[in-house]
Amino acid sequence: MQLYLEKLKEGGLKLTPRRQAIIEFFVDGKSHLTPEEVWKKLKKRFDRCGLPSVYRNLESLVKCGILTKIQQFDRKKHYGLCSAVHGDYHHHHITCIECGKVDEIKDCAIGDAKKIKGYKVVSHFIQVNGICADCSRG
Amino acid sequence: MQLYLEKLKEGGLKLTPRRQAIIEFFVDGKSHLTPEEVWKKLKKRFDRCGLPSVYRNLESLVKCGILTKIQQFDRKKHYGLCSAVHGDYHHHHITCIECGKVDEIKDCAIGDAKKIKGYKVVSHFIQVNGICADCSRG
DNA sequence: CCTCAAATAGAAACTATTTCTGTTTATTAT
DNA sequence: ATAATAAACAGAAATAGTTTCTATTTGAGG
Ligand SMILES: [Mn+2]
Ligand SMILES: [Mn+2]
Ligand SMILES: [Zn+2]
Ligand SMILES: [Zn+2]
Repeated sequence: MQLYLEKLKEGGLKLTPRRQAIIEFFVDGKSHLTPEEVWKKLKKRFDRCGLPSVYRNLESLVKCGILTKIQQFDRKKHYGLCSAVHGDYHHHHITCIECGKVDEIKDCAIGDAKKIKGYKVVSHFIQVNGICADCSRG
Repeated sequence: MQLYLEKLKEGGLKLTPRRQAIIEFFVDGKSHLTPEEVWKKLKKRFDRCGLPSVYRNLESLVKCGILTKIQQFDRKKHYGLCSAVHGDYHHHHITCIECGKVDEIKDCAIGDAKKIKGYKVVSHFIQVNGICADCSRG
């Protein structure tokens, strides 16, 4: 948690009880969560808490590098703990479609390619969906 | 257009005026479009036309292989002409963030990898955003 | 032509997200 | 400790994109 505190401070963000709880959800759960899922968990701990705050907090936590957005094919936003918090490196994610666990893919084919097919590459996105070893055994 | 007719028939879909127009938008425009953008163009040609039909048609055209979904980071759906219509092969897309043009990336790092990091790979998604040669020139 | 499944418009519902306003809270400086 | 200040917050309302529903129309095949 110390590490996250530093990241927050770096980003000029306060450590609030809600924020701390949100970070814990991701650290403990080891899976990605939607804003609504975070909200449901949060409501168990706090009498009053608003969904807009959850949205704001998740975005803040992405900005300061604690969380990462995970693009899925539904219309919801998904967030996961970005282990690049342990040192910043370029990576993408693989997600288990059964249990929602998120792992990292460290080698990326696009990598730091400056040009592809005559295009100046600005950004890229890779998402792999699969079934993790645990769920395969199950 | 003959090619598209065949694809439609294969998929058990009728050739309707609206469908034909939609295909033309993509063939002529050479860029990806959102349902709303398609709708706006369609309304210029047809007095009466409904947005739900546009959504339905775009999905139908994906199913029969004429269009492909292009995932962007906004909340809208994006569709583009899938040139794999000229023969089915695995590919992804690169999009120009200036003009919206879509090109194909034929070699894919994930390709037919069956396993990554212990995960049984089910699906994957790659999207590259850049600035095309034309737009780079200014 | 006739038939019938497929396609359609338009209205209404829905869902996820964002904006707004006034209040509360955590940090920092006294 | 206490005060000042900027950030975080709840709750209500608004928005945007998409989907569902129902009754009507249309195109393809016989
Ligand atoms: Mn990560
Ligand atoms: Mn394609
Ligand atoms: Zn799993
Ligand atoms: Zn371009």
